[in-house]
Amino acid sequence: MSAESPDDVDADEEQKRATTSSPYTVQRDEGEKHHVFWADAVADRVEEREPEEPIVIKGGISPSGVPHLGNVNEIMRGYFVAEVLRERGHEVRQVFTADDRDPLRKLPRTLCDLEGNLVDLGEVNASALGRNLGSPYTDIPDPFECCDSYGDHFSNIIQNSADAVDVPIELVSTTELYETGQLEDVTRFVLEHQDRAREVLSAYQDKVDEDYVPFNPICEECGKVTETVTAVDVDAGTVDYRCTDMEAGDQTISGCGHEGTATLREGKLPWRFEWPAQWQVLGVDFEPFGKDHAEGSWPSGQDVARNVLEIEPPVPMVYEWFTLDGEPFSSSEGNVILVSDVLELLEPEVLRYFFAKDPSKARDFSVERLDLLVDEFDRFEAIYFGEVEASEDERAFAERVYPLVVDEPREERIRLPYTFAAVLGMTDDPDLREEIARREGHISEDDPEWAIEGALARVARARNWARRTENEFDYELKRSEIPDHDFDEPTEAALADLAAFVEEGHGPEEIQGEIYESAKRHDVPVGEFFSAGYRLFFDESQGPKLGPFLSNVDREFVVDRLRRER
RNA sequence: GGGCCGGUAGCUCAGUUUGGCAGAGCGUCUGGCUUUUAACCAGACGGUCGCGUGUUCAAAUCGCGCCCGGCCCGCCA
Repeated sequence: MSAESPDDVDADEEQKRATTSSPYTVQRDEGEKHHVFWADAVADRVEEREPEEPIVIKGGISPSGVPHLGNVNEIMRGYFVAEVLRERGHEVRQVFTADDRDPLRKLPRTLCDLEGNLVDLGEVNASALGRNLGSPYTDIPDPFECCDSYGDHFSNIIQNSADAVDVPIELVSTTELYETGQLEDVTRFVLEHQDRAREVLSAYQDKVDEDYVPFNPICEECGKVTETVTAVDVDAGTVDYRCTDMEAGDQTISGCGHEGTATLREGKLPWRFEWPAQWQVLGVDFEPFGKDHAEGSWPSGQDVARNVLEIEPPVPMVYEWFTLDGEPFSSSEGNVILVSDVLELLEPEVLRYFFAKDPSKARDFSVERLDLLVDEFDRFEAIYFGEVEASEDERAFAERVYPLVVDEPREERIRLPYTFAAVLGMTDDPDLREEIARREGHISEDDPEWAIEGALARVARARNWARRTENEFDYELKRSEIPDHDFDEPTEAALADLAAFVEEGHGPEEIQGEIYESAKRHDVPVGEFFSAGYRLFFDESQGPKLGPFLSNVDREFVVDRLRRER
């Protein structure tokens, strides 16, 4: 480098630019056909590679702990590209690596069971985990004792998440790729070309020196992934190692000092090599990844692929991270939500829609304002069916993307507005929910049964949302038992008036009016009288618009309750 | 400090690749409905498109400089 003239440097730069693909610009490829959907632009790029069938799309994460909604990017982003390519007549495999030979580097403060319930580290056998710091996830016993290993436990949850959003993935265990020898040839190749490997990687990592060996054996004595290789015998397919201390963040995981020999199946490649090795072994044509990889492992990864492994790296795509209610995901801070949690709050298609949006934009997944997202989806859907006015852009996006977001577009479906569904959730009587929805005109006589069922399923979800956020819809009609109350005489008299009025049979607005009238008649401040009503029906001082609500609940109960008789 | 991505109405977001009147939903306000109580309908209000500058007949869109937020530039993944 030092002997080169400036011209040569420029030529080098030129060369590098020509062969280096930016993972950012894929969504809007200059000079190419403009697409309304980013996955179409990515699919163009994949097709340009003239890939062999089946086309392989990969994602992957380290099953290190609670797999939260952010990890779903790895699944859904790839899925949309896979679907677009399938539409175009290609055979596509979507594989997903659980990078489960990675060592446990620090104790997670929070874990979760297979149902997705968060569990504090203190509630499981933490010391057993502590002893396994530095060991591959697949060699650590499952703290919940329900799966074969720690790695399997969290891999299972990832698989469940993919199932829940109805994305077919082939989950591949990286440990298995090593153990079955599928990564053995590429591992040997890397060790055979250690000099090249060092040279390439040293451009990205300062620590890579003469002694660096791109292989980390697992200590046969203590089971930890070690970093000190003392000799390599490529022909025999073994390395000698000494089990030394490993730096992990701010702490040190101590090695046992054992000296031994490991085969190429008994260890792992460092990530910067493992990733490109996976591309080669699995034949990966496209892989999305988070922005943390964009300036680190992606540049080195494509360099390793081309100049060490001599393969063409996959089409890349960066996705922005999103936040949860404005804060970064953090299981230790409790700011975490799992796919299973989200699906208790909204339909899978709404979640799929969220991931169909532009990956280059950082977004907030706001549970507090989940109604906005659901409204947005409902509108998106209505635009697809031509039910509402929309701009050209919105229409084009909906027409292209909606069929990829829902399984089976059905025009007769019914969507209750999310906040209205939350109001219906104030009663747990399914018949009453349906009746109110009918009266309010959301369900009509000739609607098919499946559509009604689907509509009312949202009520349960909106109810969960109200309960989880404790928002203004979090009221529960106290039907079985009358709440404690203490009213003065004028209030009781006004309630008696109101009961008599309701008994006569009146509409929602009339009842609303009578609430004012009866309060005035007995000199009860209107606000206080409303509070009395909310106390009787919800055991709260506030609540939904009372007249319409009461008019929709069965009359006998309302009258009896106003008279404090049940 | 260097590289990269993002910044559009109170909130959530389209629009930027290909320059052509600044958009939607939600919220707010007003009215529909005599009098604070949240579901429905109609209307209105709401913007230095992060800031500055250049190019252009014309800039949210293109160039340059800057500000703010995030990621990377140690290790690990």
